Amino acid sequence: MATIADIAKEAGVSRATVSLALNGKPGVAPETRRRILEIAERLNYRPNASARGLALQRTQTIGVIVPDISSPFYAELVRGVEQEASRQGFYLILATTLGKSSRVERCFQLLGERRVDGILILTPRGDKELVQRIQGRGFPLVVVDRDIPSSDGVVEVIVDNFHGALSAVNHLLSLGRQRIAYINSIPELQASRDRLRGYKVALQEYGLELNPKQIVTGNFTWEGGYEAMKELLSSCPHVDSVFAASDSMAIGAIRAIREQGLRVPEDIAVVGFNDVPLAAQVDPPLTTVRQPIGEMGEIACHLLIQLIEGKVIPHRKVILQTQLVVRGSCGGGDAKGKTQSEKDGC
Amino acid sequence: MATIADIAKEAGVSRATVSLALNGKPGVAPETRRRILEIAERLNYRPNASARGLALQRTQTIGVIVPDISSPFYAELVRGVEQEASRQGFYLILATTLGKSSRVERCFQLLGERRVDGILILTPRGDKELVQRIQGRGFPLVVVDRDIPSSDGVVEVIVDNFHGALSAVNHLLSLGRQRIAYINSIPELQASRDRLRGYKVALQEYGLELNPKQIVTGNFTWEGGYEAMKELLSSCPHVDSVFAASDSMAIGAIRAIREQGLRVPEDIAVVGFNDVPLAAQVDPPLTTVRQPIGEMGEIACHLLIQLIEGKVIPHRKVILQTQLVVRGSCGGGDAKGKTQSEKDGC
DNA sequence: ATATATTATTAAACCGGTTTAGTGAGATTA
DNA sequence: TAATCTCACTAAACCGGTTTAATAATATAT
Repeated sequence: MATIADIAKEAGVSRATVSLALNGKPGVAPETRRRILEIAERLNYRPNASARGLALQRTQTIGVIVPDISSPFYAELVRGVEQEASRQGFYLILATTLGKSSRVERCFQLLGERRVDGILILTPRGDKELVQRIQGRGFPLVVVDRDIPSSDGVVEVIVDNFHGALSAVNHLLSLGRQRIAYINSIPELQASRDRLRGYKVALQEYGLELNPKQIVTGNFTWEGGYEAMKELLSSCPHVDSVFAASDSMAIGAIRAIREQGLRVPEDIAVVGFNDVPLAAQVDPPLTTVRQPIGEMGEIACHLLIQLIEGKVIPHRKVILQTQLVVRGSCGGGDAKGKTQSEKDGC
Repeated sequence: MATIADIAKEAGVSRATVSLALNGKPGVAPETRRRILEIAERLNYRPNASARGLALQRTQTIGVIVPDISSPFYAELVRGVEQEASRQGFYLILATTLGKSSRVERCFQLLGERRVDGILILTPRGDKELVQRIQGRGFPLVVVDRDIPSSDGVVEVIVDNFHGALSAVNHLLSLGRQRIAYINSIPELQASRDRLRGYKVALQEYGLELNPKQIVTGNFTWEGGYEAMKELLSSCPHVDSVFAASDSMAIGAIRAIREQGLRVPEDIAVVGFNDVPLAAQVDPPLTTVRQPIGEMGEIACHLLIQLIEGKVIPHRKVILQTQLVVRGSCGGGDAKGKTQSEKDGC
């Protein structure tokens, strides 16, 4: 593989001149520059990243800490990150924690060994300690989808769960539904609390009284939604709609509703959260709140690169808005599903 | 950040001695070694990866070329790769092609700049040229899930699609189904052709005649399966079961079957391929052929590291077996779905 | 014609590791 | 006692880039 020395010899100049020429810096005669570029091209020269990293103390690499790359949410997030990174000539190094703190230690190697110029943490957990340790060194850092409210000036990108939930419940209200239940997920997550708050505020603003029995807790899983819905149907048989804090739970809920011989959306309308790919395919297609996951990744990556390059970040906290995706599962009189089958619901 | 020089000064020895001590090499007095290690620990020393990479011409990094990280299949594959890489102290650098050949150029930088010690290509396309260019340089390379049959001695890891399909169709036969249709996916893919071959051979071995009208082509999508099934139902109304080359298509097919007022599995049994997460959640739960995706990634990564370390690879072609996962969608007399609802099917 | 500014180029140091050949002291052998 | 062998350690080169200060050559100003 050709090095700068090879080019220098071939062109009859010094290594310094070659370096200047290749990097487009001033101080090289046009003719010399042309010749060097041509030789580099001919030799198929590629700068050695290790050497450059050593000299520049900069690797053009971003460390991405992610709990589990195989989950659809994080996969999509990483996709967005990769897209932006690639656009700006950065590479990604992956480190998955799998929720184990032992693995977190490995993430430290990422910056300890200075392989990376900055760190992107994608995490639903606070990981307070990790964040502080990195930040303590003045290391460029952006946190995505962190559940704890930050008071520490960490740059973060999050989704507006509150307004997302608000819009979902408002939609149900606009369809004339009034007895709206809520299936909460793990209350420890800030995201869950925000969604719950959105639910409450929507009802309040509409002048409805809150019925505590209409709020049940599942977990994030399919089964959680199924069980929660069964519980709901027995304790509050009159509910006419349900808002679930995740699509999986919403789908579980639909199953429970059907088992009771009730129809979706005619008897009970259902709204989910997340807009996972599955949401469009179930029967009936699920109305849900879409999070701009990929965009979140892109923005986070963009911010991080700004930090790395020493630029000033205007907003240290970016809050992205959700989007209500109306499908068949909560069509009132005017289901907006595309096909006849989707409109029918089962 | 502490360097070797810092440790050397502190310990009153040369940099060479420190390097030897830290790497566990002979030629350092026990007492000296102990002292050096202790100082390194105290200074929280981490070797600079760029410097080491430059000196050793080895980065402990693997380049992963993947079409799209956000697809569940590749996400799971990368998960497996990451797991093994991490276990062996390697890092992953991601490069996504998005199917664009322009992006492939970027992948070349990965090895051109010697950022990586080896390359892992996860691809459903042949990418013949790419593979040859890399291999031509004697660069460590492993190809996963490549669809073209390799005659070129490339190390590859693939799944036995033929036997997978065989087992699926045999299962249907064992349940007494005889009019088995096949929904093929893109015939350009070797995987599709292998699955089709498995279908044909299974019928043949059972002594059944092949009915060309029972073979239709969808694509890999939900809609493809839906349309294909509608076509099938009109041209061969007597089919009692269908094997789809992907879960998505199988799910689309189920929808089409239901719309005709038929039941799954009573009237028509359905088997899919892949075992995507969704498969277990649809109604009825889908019987399908599971590919060991994560394992495939692990093995591929393991092989690559062997190559990197100059070891001899016993098998240049690893073929992994699939596993039939029996769920409700093709229960004959003995559906094995777990819940009552799953057994009922709708 | 001389002083000065500008431009093109380079030598050499540096980044932080690894590695090789060599040095000197102490132990072992003849 | 002298010759030889070990052992612990180090000087210095090297990996392949970047950068700075210095130099030489040329152009411009006085």
